Amino acid sequence: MTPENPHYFRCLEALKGSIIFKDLDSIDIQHLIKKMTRIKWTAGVFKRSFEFNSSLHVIVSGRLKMYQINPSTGREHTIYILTKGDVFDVMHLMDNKTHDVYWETLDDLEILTISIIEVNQIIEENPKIYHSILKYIGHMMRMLEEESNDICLHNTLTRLSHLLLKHMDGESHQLKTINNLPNNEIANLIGTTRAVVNRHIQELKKAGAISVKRKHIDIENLDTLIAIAEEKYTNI
Amino acid sequence: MTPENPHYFRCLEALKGSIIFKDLDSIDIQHLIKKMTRIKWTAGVFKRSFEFNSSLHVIVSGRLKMYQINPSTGREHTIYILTKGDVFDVMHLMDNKTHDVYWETLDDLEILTISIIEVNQIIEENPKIYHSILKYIGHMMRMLEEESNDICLHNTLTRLSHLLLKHMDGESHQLKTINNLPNNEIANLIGTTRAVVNRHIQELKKAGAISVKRKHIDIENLDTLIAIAEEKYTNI
DNA sequence: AATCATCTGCTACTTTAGTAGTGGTTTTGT
DNA sequence: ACAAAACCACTACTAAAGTAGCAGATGATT
Repeated sequence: MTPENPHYFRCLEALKGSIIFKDLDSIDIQHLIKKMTRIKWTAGVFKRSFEFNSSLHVIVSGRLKMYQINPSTGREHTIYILTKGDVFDVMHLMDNKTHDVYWETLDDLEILTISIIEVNQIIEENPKIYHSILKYIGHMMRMLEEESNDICLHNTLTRLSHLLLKHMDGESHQLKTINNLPNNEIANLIGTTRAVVNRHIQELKKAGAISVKRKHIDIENLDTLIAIAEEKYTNI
Repeated sequence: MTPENPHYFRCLEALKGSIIFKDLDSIDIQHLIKKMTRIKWTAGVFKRSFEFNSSLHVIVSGRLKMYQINPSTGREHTIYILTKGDVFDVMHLMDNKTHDVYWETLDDLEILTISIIEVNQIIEENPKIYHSILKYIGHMMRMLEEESNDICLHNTLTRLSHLLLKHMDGESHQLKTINNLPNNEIANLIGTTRAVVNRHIQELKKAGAISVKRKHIDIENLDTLIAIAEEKYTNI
């Protein structure tokens, strides 16, 4: 992708905003973006990760769900929802082993692609980028660890509350990333089912913590929500 | 630690066997071990990770449980059981942020310690070590991802069977690492409670998949166990 | 404007997991 | 050798989560 491209600026900005690339020098980023290709995937598209083994992708806009399925029950577990600045599949980059997961676009997705070979070249030339890679992977790994702790140590209502708090914007108190998702997708994020999520949404509503419109949750009383998340709210 | 130390050879061998250091040149390993100090922690000792922020540790012998607690219920979740060649705390090395978890020694533990500052120096001098670090972290991250998928997608019996299979030695069919653990600790590994684990152990016994002595499980019929783990065994 | 597909809220029900407690065995420590 | 502690097997019970299904609301499509 060259500077003449009408999307160049937006793509550059996405790279500069990502944990993994933001510490690179401006010149190095421009060098990187030159080797990348812009691709669009439409919303609702399904992919298998191992078919994209030979390249690395950076999200410029839109959301991508990374998930796993239990083939005998059809149940799904969403591992991550990746957004602007996220890189995939980082697992394959780390140990070069097959990572068999499913991807599904939640919106129209705009990504920058680069071949793994070229990534490795760039890394070799700029070993300092390892530092940012570790930082990024640390971030992802903490999310995984937090999730498994959450599921093991807390019930579904607590987990739902944690999810809402985790995705709440600190200032506007609006939900980011997960707003606009149906109950079903929320369930996949916390390891339960649609009916259970809906049951708890009704409870949170009754407690006055949230209000709900179709595919939209507003946080009405943050203190209540926090109390529920910390298992200190008794009147539920 | 110097070559004169009576434990030198064993420590060297532990480093050479670890994913993270095994690709280093022999000279570099010797350089590394010189800056390390050998420490012993007795079995059953409890530690808080953030008190060891400034150093990195490599296990020479023994097992260390890394876990998290729900303060309001007292329930525990074992994140990893670290053994020979494992490095901790790798999370802090990655992003330099506090990682608040608990540690408990399951055996007498023998570790090599080195200050983070010196680690960073060594890494800077040998950027190729990043490659091994990524490989090691990838390995740990896959375990986390697998665990959270497991918990979300499968019931407790299936998870117990997965645990047994995962820790089974391919040749001897003996359990490694987790043998010698009480039901309680097994429960913490798969996100459930002692009573449930025991119930399922009785089921696996009845199905002929395993036999049990005190703190010791033997796999009697691997095919049965695999069938149960794959949710294809119906007569349970 | 009518149709279709998706999503929510709800009820009734089943299954699974978790809690509590107890007697008895094995191991550990003194 | 004995007492104490840890652990296992088991029962009975409770609570939580999951399943199934449906009516009505909503939004998208044609």
